[in-house]
Amino acid sequence: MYALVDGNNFYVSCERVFRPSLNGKPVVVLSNNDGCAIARSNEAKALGIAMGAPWFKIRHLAESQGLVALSANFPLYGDLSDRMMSLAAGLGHRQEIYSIDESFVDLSGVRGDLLKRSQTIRERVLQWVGIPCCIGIGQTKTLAKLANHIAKSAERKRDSYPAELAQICNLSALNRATLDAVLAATPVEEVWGVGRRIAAQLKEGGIHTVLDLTRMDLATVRQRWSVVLERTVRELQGQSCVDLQDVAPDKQEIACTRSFGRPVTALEDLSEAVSEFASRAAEKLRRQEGLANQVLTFVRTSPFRPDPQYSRSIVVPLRRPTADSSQIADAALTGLRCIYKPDFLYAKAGVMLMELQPVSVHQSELALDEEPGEGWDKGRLMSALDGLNRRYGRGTVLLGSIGLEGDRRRWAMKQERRTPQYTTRWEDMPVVRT
DNA sequence: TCTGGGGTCCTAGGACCC
DNA sequence: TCTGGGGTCCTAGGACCC
Repeated sequence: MYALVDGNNFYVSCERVFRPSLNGKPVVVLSNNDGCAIARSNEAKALGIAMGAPWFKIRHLAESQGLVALSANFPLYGDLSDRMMSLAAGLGHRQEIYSIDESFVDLSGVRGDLLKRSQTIRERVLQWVGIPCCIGIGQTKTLAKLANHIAKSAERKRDSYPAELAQICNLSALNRATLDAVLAATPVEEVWGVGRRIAAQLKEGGIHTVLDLTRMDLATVRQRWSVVLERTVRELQGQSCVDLQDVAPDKQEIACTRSFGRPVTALEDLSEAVSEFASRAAEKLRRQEGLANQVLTFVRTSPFRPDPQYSRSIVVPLRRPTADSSQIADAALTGLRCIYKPDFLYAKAGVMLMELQPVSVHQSELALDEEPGEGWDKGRLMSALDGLNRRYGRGTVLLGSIGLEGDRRRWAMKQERRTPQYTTRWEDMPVVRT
């Protein structure tokens, strides 16, 4: 059993903590450069403002409807998020922080009345942090997400669902008939994992509601769509397929990208932006104690403008894995010079770090790089190898030739027999210089 | 004039190997 | 040289999430 705790209209609620006068008013929080709305109060939603609506299309509502627009203040939101998360964690034993405003809590082993416990947590978050939140409970993460959607809709829109499901909704506590009615009242695109494209395809096939989707034949889903959607349907049926991730895995890619406030043309200006992106990305990389092997740089014009379009990216390999800002910036700028073309009106650029690895692997490789001799002994080498292989799986790192030819051949033969799927092949092994 | 900034996972197809 | 099966690796692109 899982709970999903989700802050309502999160960025707007954060702003209201410090400006209570905004309560009851239509409010939006705008993205970088005040480009578009990334959070809306209920009142703003009621005005028909869509998620991602460009500011220039809705600014007239400021005068006619008293819409208040605020520039985003991400450090503030991060801080309030931390406080909300630590309170939400009290609901169970394990927590996965899924996004800035949402966390899953594993409810297994939790005794007592789940509804009452949830109410306590909800009130605590409201009183101590000032953020209103909704809690959804279900057999699986997908059902908890769905329950949360129902809890929010029941609170915001009268008559959408039974009023007693507002704010806190435990789907597993409903009887069959009520559950079916609720699922039948929910459009299929509200399901976690069903986006616009798949929703349209499902509807074409006569699948309109969550109840329809829940009753689909698994083999058909897999055949006509994918294993991903099949997993979603299983989860809707109560079979847990997506585990709680209570320790956040290291990122596989780290990006820093921005739209410009106004079009940019000169290589000089782009270079300035790109080196800034590169060093910010490198900072994030160092925070996760990682090293990058490749740097991707991209530039693009605005797809929304009638001007000539240009969009290109390039990957520059690094000579050796690094988290050094200046090396990463050099690579990013090398890439930029390759793809830059004059005269275009560039709207956006970015830097992504790819092929990331933990620092520890690199350090151990450096240890392997040492020449045999003073300070070097086979035991140390082996324990380094063992550590790596324990941590990353057998066969992650193997020895090259340092008078261990016999070992090497035996390993190679074993590798060939096993042809393991996810271990590094012999040819790719870091080899010790002799 | 003005349209976010991050991420993940899966699949298909081609190159290549035994 | 021909034939075929089976496998891996890489890349591009699609779809989704907040």
